[in-house]
Amino acid sequence: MVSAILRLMADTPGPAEPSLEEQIAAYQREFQGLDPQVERVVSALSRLNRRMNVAYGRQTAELGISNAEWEVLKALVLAGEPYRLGPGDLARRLGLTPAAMTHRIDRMVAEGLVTRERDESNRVRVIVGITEEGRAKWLEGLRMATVFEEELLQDLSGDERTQLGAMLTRLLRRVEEAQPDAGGRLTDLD
Amino acid sequence: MVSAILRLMADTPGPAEPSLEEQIAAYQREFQGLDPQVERVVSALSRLNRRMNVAYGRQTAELGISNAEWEVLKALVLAGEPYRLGPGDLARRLGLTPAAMTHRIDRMVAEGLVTRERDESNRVRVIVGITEEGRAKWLEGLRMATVFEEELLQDLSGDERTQLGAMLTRLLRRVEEAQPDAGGRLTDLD
DNA sequence: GCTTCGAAGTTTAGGTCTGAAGTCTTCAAG
DNA sequence: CTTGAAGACTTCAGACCTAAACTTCGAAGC
Repeated sequence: MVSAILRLMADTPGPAEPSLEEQIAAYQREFQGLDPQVERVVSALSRLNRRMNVAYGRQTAELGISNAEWEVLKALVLAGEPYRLGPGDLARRLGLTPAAMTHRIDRMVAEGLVTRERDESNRVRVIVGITEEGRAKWLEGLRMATVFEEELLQDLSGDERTQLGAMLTRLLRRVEEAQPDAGGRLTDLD
Repeated sequence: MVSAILRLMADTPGPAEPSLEEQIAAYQREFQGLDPQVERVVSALSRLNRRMNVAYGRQTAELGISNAEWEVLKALVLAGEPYRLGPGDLARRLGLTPAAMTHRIDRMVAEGLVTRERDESNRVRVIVGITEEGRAKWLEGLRMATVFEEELLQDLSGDERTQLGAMLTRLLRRVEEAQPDAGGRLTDLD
């Protein structure tokens, strides 16, 4: 209860986001029967993700592109040879609507990151390919990301990293079973 | 009449999102020198978060509100007595701009989830409070979330949950040090 | 060959967010 | 007083997304 007194006395400081532990304490106060163990895992996951996306956003901004655009480049590269996909396929991989994909491709073509052409053998289809510049920006973004990610995990030993990866994979498998439909209408990096 | 046969033939193996392991393999192929251990942790984190947000979104949709609105209710409840905050404070806690907060509060007032009044002692300030209905929806949303979260973690033993929480907390601390400024311009739950 | 259906993209209308430019209130100094 | 500066919120313009209507092409049935 010291904090209450201190807070009364130091009333002016800018009210920031509560810390993870403060938030868990508040949850306990407002809702008995909440497992703090579970809450810590879930809230930490969410906060971590927010911070990671902020970091990625700053990095891609240095390249003059957005996270969203980097995601498109990544999907094209990871698709492998010949590094071309249709808008519909891209939309499914990124978890957004075909309409959004159309707009995004518009912008990226204008910026010289990708190309758009009609499929000659089936003129309804469109093919999106990556340009040299797009590929270069993808690579540079990836380089920056790996530096950040290594820094993020630097406190964890090799064994711990393995354990963490295994546990997260288990959780992921469980939600994927519960959500067989391609869930993912949210902008996010991975 | 023919629909049964048509459905059997209509295989439509629509190209979906690559699995986590496929993605890691593709990364290795396109960029030597990437640590698969690190990549697995980071990608699993991101995918998990996406799935969790989809799940939360479905739950809040059942209540007739959005994730974003539920977040506001949560911030008000977790603030504690008297469950009132200014728009600026709310915006800082949720990680969005004051402009967005104004709009969000507009909608929520119209829906009867929160109240908005001017502070009599300082007429520049505005005070947002939670209504009975808002509080009820927060509680119901939390109940649904805890069921989902318990299900998500059901494969992990108590020890594993503790370990996982501890490791994630360590990662979080590290990014928070690297990003001392309140990072968080992204919609997300926690 | 024509017609109809379905698939792939695009267009349009509307919602929510950001960043920048107001508006209004308070406070301190002249 | 009154004037200027700072703070809190709102308004405005622009970006990007979703849902739904539309356009076009290709394929199957008659």
